Amino acid sequence: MVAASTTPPARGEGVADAVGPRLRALREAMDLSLRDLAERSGVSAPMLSQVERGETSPTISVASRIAAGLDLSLSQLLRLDEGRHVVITPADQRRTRRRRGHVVEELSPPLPGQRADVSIHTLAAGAATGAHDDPPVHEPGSRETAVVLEGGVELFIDGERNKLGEGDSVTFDADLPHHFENNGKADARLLAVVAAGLRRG
Amino acid sequence: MVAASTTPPARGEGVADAVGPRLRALREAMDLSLRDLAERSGVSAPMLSQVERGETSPTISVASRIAAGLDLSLSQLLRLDEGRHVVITPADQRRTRRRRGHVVEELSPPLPGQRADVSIHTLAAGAATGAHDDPPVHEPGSRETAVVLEGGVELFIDGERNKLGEGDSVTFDADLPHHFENNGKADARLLAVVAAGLRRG
DNA sequence: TACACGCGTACGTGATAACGTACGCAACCA
DNA sequence: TGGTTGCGTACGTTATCACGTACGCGTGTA
Repeated sequence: MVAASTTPPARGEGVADAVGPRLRALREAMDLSLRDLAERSGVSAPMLSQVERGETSPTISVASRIAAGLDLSLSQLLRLDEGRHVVITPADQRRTRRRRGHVVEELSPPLPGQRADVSIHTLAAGAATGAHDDPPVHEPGSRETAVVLEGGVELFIDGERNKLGEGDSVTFDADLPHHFENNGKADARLLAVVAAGLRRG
Repeated sequence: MVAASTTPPARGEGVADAVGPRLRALREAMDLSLRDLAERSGVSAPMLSQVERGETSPTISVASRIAAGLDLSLSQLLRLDEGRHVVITPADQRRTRRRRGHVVEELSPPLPGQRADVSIHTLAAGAATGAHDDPPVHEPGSRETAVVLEGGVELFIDGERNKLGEGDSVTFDADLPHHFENNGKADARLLAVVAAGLRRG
């Protein structure tokens, strides 16, 4: 990672700290008193006050009740304006995983403090002859796009076999069980994009 | 479109309950032990175990530390989704655009049924020597990830010049003014992912 | 003035989140 | 086979979350 502009890391804690002001803003925007929201959410008014002032960090359970009281989803409640980012990853500084004849490189780590409810992983994968990739089933709602840069591979999705030649691409829901096999004579190179959080409206 | 089906929606309080299995899936997907993640997140391994098994509801504070340990934002960690699709695009059936020394191919057409306000485009771009790409500034909240497959290019983001060599990748907010230039001697090939509709706060 | 009525917050109490330690269980080597 | 290493989890203690109650404050009404 070479450059990251304009916003501090905002690693972990910062999110929790900023929930308070945001909650207060949301509540006041809906013209609700603490007791109003307490009624709607099932969370006591003093507790709401403490959360708003950043005196305590609510549990996920309480936070989602608060969100429900505001007619928001939990991630909507926790979403913060997280600014702009530029992250450059040189080829030799990539995070690399090795797995049974495969070399998998993470091209685009999630941006720190990323603002959206969508995350995108871009991966380069080298598949040696005979390699059998057995990746984890990605989180529900994930979508994966893969491009065959060199060689050919077979992609098994939910038991179904799909042949992919050089240059072919495929897009599929990555929460299905799937894996790549390279049964050809030459090594293959893939590029994959995993996009998570594509919730259906 | 090869397959399509759906799973029941998960709304309201259920979010908190389902964090456990989701956390476990994410941790195992990253091939981390409880102690590994404890180290990365600053949350104790037994606590992680309890959260994964749904025995306790973590505070927002702890949850965001966990998210940070997984290189995720908090809202990413807490998301639950549904749906499944598979689309295969052979190399010779791609939609292609030409623009001033560039060949741009759309690798992944938007999937039907996908959330209306989010679109993800995966593009392969060939940049001839001297090419100067001048793409539109994407809509606010867009994010772009580009990978240099061959050659080298220069990426100008908001007036700032970034040199990218073969294999380098970059992720940036695409609502900033930006363009690619290929001032090298050889042609270059890029792969870009543009995620639009990542609405801010 | 006096007396409601609404607001947000300090206080004291149980409940429980979160910690450090330690256990039982496999896999791997000497 | 005994020692080591790593895994996930049960245990007991401490920190703190979350509750109900009660207080001080400002505003409007009599």
